Amino acid sequence: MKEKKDRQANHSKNHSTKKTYITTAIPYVNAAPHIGFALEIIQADVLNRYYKSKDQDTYFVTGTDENSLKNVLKAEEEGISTKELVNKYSKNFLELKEILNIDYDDFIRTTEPRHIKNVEKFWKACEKDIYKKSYKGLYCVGCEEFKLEKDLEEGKCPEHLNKALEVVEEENYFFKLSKYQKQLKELIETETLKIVPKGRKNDVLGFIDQGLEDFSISRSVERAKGWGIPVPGDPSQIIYVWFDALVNYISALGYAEESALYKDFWADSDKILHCIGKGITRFHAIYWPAMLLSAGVRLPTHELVHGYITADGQKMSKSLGNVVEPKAVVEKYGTDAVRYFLLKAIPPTKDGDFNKGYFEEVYNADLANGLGNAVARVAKMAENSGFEFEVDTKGFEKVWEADWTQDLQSHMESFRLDLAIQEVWKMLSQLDKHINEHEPWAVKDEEKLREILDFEVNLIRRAAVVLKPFIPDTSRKIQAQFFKKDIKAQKPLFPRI
RNA sequence: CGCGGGGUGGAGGAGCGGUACCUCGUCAGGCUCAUAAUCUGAAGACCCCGGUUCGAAUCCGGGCCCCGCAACCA
Repeated sequence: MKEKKDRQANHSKNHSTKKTYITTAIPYVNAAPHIGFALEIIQADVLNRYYKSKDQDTYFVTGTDENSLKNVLKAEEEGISTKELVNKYSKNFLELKEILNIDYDDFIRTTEPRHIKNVEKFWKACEKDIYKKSYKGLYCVGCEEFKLEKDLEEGKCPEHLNKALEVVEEENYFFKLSKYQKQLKELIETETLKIVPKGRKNDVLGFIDQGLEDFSISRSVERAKGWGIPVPGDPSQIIYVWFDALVNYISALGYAEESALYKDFWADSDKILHCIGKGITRFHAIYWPAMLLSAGVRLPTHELVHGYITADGQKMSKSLGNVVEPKAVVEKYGTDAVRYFLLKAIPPTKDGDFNKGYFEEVYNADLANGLGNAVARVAKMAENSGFEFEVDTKGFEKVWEADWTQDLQSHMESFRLDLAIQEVWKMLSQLDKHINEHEPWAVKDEEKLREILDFEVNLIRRAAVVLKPFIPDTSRKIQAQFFKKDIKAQKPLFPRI
């Protein structure tokens, strides 16, 4: 808390620095963290660390979405209160910070009073576009949700064939999404709100062209089982979980009290980046911007949409029991190995596959034989030489102004984290080639050897510095080993498996 | 005619109008600083049928086959 106040004070003083705000989606807590969410939070973390390393002022927020009906059902299953359940399960997400080494600034839970206060203010700010309407539909008691005709099998819910559907009619609040159709289309077309990749942008535009309908933003207390944030002024209605959840992005900054943090990182921010998965693009590229337009709040600037990860080529699902959990994978292979795999082997905005064989292939090829081995061989030769290697810290302070980082940076600008990493491995490949061609072990001439080793040591130092956003712990280890005069061989960074 | 992504050497992926690239695997050779590592070289590929073009993996039309999504699911 104290730290946060310091940050606030710090931020408001420093107006010339570029401000960047980064968020992840906030997952439901009723299931264990998914490897797909690990991908998302790692992508966000890398971008955050990268911007920070360029001396930008950043703020990075993640959290959990806890007002879902699913939590009520799960709690009933476990025989505990919903409150107890969300407290218990949100810990699984909180601990990702350590497991994945995520450097976020705040973690927001939608059951926190500070969030609720923000949602209430935001709802009121949208009030001119909110109206009451009666909604009639087929309700499945088993799923606890309305079904559409086209989802039915012989007039019944495919998942609960033994239960008859009820015709339920109730009054809900609706949001005038239709009103913002034209404006949204223009904002997205002109990339005032930039959706990455292009394919996702086109999807959204196509959806808008089909015509936007107003959507329900509340449900009855009965249907919500009393769980969630009540509609201001109407305790018989609970705010629809998505309307509430999206507001987290500004409630974490203090929208309600118009804090300095909110001004810096939202109202006057240079860049607002939402990292999300493809399944929730519509909420972030259509509903959320429309809600912000209605409330008179500025819009985010970027939506970075990642794809989905399959397991052994199949969609991960609970029923198949093939869901990969980040915690288990990290326990087996280590944090940086998992970060590396997700960043390099999964294209940032496309679907990718996660399987043991592929993971271990990438691990051995890139981390053990590639980076780890290169570090080991240069360290050993440096040690054998008995030379002292001057540390030129100045040369590394302005690393992002150097020619050799330009390709990497342009890939970071287009969010191609995989290609950015590849640039580092190109350097390592040059290094291996350089060693084989110059055969330092056979060089008798001290001056010549000195020249060769200086070059090689420097390449390792460069790699270590630019790898920091991607695999921070490994970068730290290499820097500890190489940013000193007497470089000594050490244990392998990534033992072969 | 619901929407979208995709079919590239043995495997997994890039490329998306002009000598087809990367990783793993295979074969031959080199080196020994290194984690049986690393370097050099070799064999081997653009789903099918038409079309546009001087030229197509890349664009257009048709076909076959996979895989997602179809408003609340990372």
